[in-house]
Amino acid sequence: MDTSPNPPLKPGRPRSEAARHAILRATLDLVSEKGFRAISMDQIAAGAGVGKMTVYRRWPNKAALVMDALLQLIGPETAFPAAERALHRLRAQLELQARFFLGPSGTLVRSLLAEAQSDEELAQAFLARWIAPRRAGVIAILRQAVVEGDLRPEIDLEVATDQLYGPIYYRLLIGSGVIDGAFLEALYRQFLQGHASVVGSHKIGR
Amino acid sequence: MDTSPNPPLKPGRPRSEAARHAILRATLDLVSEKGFRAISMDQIAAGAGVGKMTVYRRWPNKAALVMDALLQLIGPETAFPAAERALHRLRAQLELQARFFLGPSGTLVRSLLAEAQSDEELAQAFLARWIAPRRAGVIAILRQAVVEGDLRPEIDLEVATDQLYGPIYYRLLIGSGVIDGAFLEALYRQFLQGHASVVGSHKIGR
Amino acid sequence: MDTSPNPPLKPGRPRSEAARHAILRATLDLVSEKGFRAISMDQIAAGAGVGKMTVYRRWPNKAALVMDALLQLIGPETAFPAAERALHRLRAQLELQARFFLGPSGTLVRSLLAEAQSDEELAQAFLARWIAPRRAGVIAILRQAVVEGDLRPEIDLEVATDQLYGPIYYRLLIGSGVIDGAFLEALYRQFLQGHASVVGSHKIGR
Amino acid sequence: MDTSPNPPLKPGRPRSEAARHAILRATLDLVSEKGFRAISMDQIAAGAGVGKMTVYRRWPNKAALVMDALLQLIGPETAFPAAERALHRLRAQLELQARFFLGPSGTLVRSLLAEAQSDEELAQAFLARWIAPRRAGVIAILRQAVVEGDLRPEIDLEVATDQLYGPIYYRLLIGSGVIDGAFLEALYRQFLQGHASVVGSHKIGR
DNA sequence: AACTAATCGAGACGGTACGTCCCGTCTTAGA
DNA sequence: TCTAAGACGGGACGTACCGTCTCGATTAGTT
Repeated sequence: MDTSPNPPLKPGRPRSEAARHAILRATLDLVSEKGFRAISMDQIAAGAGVGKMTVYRRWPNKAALVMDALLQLIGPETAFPAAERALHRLRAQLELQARFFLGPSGTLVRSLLAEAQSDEELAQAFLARWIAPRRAGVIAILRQAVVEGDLRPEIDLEVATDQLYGPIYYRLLIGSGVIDGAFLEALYRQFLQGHASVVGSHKIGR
Repeated sequence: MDTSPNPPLKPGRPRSEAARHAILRATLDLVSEKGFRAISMDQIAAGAGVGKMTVYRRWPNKAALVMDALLQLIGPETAFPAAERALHRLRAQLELQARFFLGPSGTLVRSLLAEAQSDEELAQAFLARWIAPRRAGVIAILRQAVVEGDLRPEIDLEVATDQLYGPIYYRLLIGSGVIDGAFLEALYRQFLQGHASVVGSHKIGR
Repeated sequence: MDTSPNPPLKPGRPRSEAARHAILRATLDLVSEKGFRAISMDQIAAGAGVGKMTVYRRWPNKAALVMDALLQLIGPETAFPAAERALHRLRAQLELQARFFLGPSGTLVRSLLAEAQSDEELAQAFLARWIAPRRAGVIAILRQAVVEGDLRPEIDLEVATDQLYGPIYYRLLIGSGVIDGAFLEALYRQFLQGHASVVGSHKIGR
Repeated sequence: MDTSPNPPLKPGRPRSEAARHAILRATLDLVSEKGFRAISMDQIAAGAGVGKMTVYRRWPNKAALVMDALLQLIGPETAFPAAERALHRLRAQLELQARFFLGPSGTLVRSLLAEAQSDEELAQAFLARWIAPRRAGVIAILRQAVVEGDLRPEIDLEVATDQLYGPIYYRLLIGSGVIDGAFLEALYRQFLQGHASVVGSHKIGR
C-alpha cells in the first residue's frame, strides 16, 4: 500500500506528490474533526481540491486512506523515548502513547479499529502497520529490562505487552474511564508488582 | 414460525411477541454469520418474514437491534459462576467470558463496539448495558477477594478490572493473539502476582 | 415500458402516480429548456423533488424517460384533425406536425432521435411508439384519399409517407431551412403534383 | 480545422503526417464498428498508438475528429457521377449516396447528425462541410435539368432537394424502411411525376 | 557533433454524471 | 389497528469519460 521507494518515476504512476499530501491533510483534518463515518470521499476530495479518481487511484477506500493519514501523522514521532534504564523508557512510552490517544490520533485509531472489525484486509494492515511495530518496540524494552535485572526472566512477553496495551485500548474504545496520568501510574505500578524481580523492583518504582 | 398460542390478542397491541423473537433470531443468525456491516435491515426483516416497519417500530436502528440480540443471547448465561472462594469465581468468569467471545457473541460484541465508535448513543448503551454489569460483577468479586484476604486491600479495583478485561478485548478486537486457555492462565497468574496478598497468594494459584 | 393497465395495484409497484407526473413534468421543463445532454438525472430528480432511485425505478435511463415525457406531452393532441375530405385532413396534419416541432416537442424529438442512433432499444421504442402511429395515421388518410379518387391508385403508400415526413424531419434535424407555412405549402403542392389523379387534383389544390 | 497548407515544417510543428492518418484510420475503424458513443477518445488514441494530446492538438473533440474522418473517407468519391443528361446524373447520384449510407459512412453520418443535435458548433460544421456541398451539387443538376427542359421552370429547387434527400436521411436515421434500389426507384419516379415538364417526362423515366 | 526546442506516447489530473446501494420513514392493501 | 411488502427522499459509493496538464524521451533542424 504505497510503500515503494519510487525513484525513477516511470510513467503510469501518480505524478504529483503534492496531491498525496493535500489528500492526507484533508483526510486528517476532516476525519479528526467530524469523525470517520461522517466524512465522505467526496468531501475529502473536495477538501483536497482534487478529483475523486485521484483519491481512488492511490487508496482503495476510505479506511486505507485514513490508515496512511494516521501513519504519516505520527510517523516521525514513532521513535521510542530515550532513557537510561529500560523500565524508564517503558514508562515514558506509556505516557507518549496516551498523549497520542488524547489528540486526533485517538479518533483515527478508534475509527480504524472499528472499521477493521468488518474489513479483514484493513484488519491485517492495521495489525501489521500500526500494532506490530509498537508491540515490537515494547517487547524489546521488556526484554532489555529483563537483561537489566528489573523484570523476572520467566515473564511472558506477549501477555505482558497485552497487559500494558490492553487496558489503554480498552479505555480508548469503551470509555469506561479516562486515560490520564493517574491511570497510567496505577497501571504501571501494578504491572511492576506482578513482574518485577524481587531485587530490582524497589529501585524502579517511580 | 408463528407457533405461539397467544389467544387474547386484543387490537391495538403488537400482535405477536413471536415477531420480536423471529427478528432477534434472524439478526443473530445473519449478523454472526456474515457480520454487522454486510447485513442490511432489509435482509433482517426478510429473514424474519417481517416488514421493515415492524423492525423499526421496536428498535431505532440496526445497532440497537443487534444490542438486544446480544443481550438476549447471553442473558440467561450472564450469571456469574458459583464457587466457594471469590478468586475461584473470578477465574471461572474469565473462562466463561472467553468462551462467549469465541462463539457468535464475539462477532456481536466486536460489531457493536465498532459501531459505537461513531455512534455516541450506542456507545452509552453498550457501556451501560453490556460493560457496566460485567464490570460490576467483577468488582464485587474482587472486593470479596479482598475481604477473604486473597487480594491486598490497597488494590485499585477499576484498574484491576481493566487489567483483566483490557487484554481480552484487545485480543478480540485486534487479533494479535488468540484467546485460549493458556492466555487466560498466564493473564490470571500475572494478575495475581501483582495483586495477591503475600499470605494468600500461594493458596490460590490454580 | 409502462404500458400495463395496472388496476389492482399489487404490492411491489411504484405507488404514487404523483411522483410519475412530477418527474415527467420536470423532465419536460428541463430538457426542453436546456437540452437533453445538458440535463442530468440528478437535476431531473431534484427538480421533481424526488430521489434518483424513484426515477430509475420507473425508467431505465434518461432516453426512456424523455420518450415518455414526449408521449405524454402530445398524447392527447395525437388525434388527427377532422376534415371532410382526406386530403384536407392530410394538409391539416402537416400543419399540426410542424407546429409541434416548433415547440418543445421539437427539442424532444430531436434529442430522442439523436440518442436513438447509439441506443438500439431506444431506436425501436421510438419507431414503435412515436413514428409508427403517426405513419399509420398518414397512410390511412392516403388510402382514403385514393378511395375518394383524389390520389392515383398505383401510389406507393410507404414511399409517399416518406416523401411527406422525410423533408420535415430533415429540416428539423439538419436546419438547412425553416419549417414554415411556405415550406409546407410547397411540399404539399409538389407532393400532389406527383400523386394526384388527373381528375381529382384540380379540386384539391389549396 | 486543419486547413493550413503547412509547407515550411519548422520545428515545433506536428512532426508526422503519419500520426494524422493513424488517428483518422483508428477513428474510422472503431467508430464504424462500435459506434460513436461506445468509443472513447482514449480508445482512439490507443488504437492509433498515439497519446491523447496528439489527438487533441489536431481536433478539439470527438465530433470534429469523426467529421474529418468522414470527409477523408468519402472525400475522393465526392465527385458527382458523369452522365450526358442532368437527370441521369441525378439518378446516379441518388444511387451513390445510398451506397455510401450502407457502408461505414452511414454510421458516421448518423453519429454526427446525432451529436450535432446537442452541439451547435458541430451542427454548423456538418451543415457547411457535409450537407451544403452535396445540396449545391444536386441543385446545380436540377437547374441544369430545367435548362435541358426536363424539369418545369417553376420548380422550387430547395424544396425539391429536400424531397430527394429528406426521405433518404429519414430512413437512415429512423429505420422505418431500408434504403434499397426499389426505394430509390420509387422515390425518383414519384419525384419526376411531380416535377417533370409535360414534354420531357416521358423521355426521362428510366 | 552537439545543441535546442517543440512534439511525442503515456497517462495523471479536476470535474461531472452515471447507476447502485442502504438507511430510516412513509404508504398501501389486507387481515 | 397492525402487518408484510416495499416505495420513498436522501446521500455515499466507486466507475467512466471528457478535455487539460505533466513527464521524460525522442527527433529534426540549427549551430
